[in-house]
Amino acid sequence: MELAKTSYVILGMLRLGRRTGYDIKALVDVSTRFFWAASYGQIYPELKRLEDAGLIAGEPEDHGGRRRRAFSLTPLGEQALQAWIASGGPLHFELRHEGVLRFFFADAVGPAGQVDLLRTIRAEHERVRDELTAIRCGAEAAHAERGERFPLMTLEFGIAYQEFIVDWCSETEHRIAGGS
Amino acid sequence: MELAKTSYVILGMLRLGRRTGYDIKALVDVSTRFFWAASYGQIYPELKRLEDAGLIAGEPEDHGGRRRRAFSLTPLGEQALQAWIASGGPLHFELRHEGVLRFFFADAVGPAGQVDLLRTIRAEHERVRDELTAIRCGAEAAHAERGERFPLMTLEFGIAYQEFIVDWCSETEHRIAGGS
DNA sequence: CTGATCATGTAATTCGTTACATGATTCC
DNA sequence: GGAATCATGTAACGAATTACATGATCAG
Repeated sequence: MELAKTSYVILGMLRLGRRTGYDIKALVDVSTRFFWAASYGQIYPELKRLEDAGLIAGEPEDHGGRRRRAFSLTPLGEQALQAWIASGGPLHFELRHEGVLRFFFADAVGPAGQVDLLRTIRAEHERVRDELTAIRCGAEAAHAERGERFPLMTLEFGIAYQEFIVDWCSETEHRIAGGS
Repeated sequence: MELAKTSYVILGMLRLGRRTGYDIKALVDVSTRFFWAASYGQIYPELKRLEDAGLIAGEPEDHGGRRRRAFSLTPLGEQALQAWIASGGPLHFELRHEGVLRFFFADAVGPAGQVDLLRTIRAEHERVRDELTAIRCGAEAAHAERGERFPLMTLEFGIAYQEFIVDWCSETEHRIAGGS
């Protein structure tokens, strides 16, 4: 039984404790979103499938009088998660970057347009970098409290990744504006 | 009339001269593929749409007795391409990186599995880096012959991008293997 | 003559987002 | 009382890939 990659997002999020679909979506939006997004339209149907497959177990909860279904990993689910992380094989990698695409064709416009484009790209990555930096304190707290190291390391990678692109934009802006 | 991003790949590729759908696909596969992929299933229907919209013009050609339809940009198409490159506004950016996703959840496995994972990620990015490096001479030739600067600059960015991730993997491997 | 490449397309499927519908509860 | 948040889902749509079908020509 082959699982979609997004299933593992759910399994991974449940490993740390009981969560509802809503919780998972909220967690994704402040963590994996930057390299693996997921929407309600995927999460809820996927929860059903994972439950049918016996990888997670859901139980109705009473959370302040509010009805909800929280899920947790079964031993089978934990096993599937670990097997996926440790398994070799090709890793799905996909990038869609409209800024770089425009840049690739930027011979079609003048230097002013080229520099404008780079500034627009840079602004976007600065925004994401700042967004990630804002999340950092939360990740550090989670690290200190529960001992997870990898979410924080991943966040630091993400910040460095955004910074790398920002720096490349700056350098290239100067190169082009400098007439060489 | 809103065009899909992939339409601009076609417009951009046609800007340099007459091309068939087959040509465009081949060009994409050695250039924009790394940040904006496209398949026949998109290209051929899109060529039809762009022709209907008057942005490109297709004429039957006899290329060594082989029947084919080569397209070229109309003034309207050139205009649309330039407007897109220079227009500000948010740029579609999307990354799906299974390696980083696994890494995010790697607290679930032991140090051996963690280092294995990083090595797998690194190997993939080294492979892409080498693939891009192999393309370089072709891009340099195109630069020298036709004066296009941006495809080569984009390629150099791509190589640096892959290298950035490779370096991060190496560092992190050492950090983890070193027990800190 | 045979396999590789050139060349054009379509159909089925997968993956994912967006928008909508619904309703309870909590905070101000 | 009203807005924000919690909570669960589905339907419609869109974007893109994969696989398939077809056939010509070119290089060895």
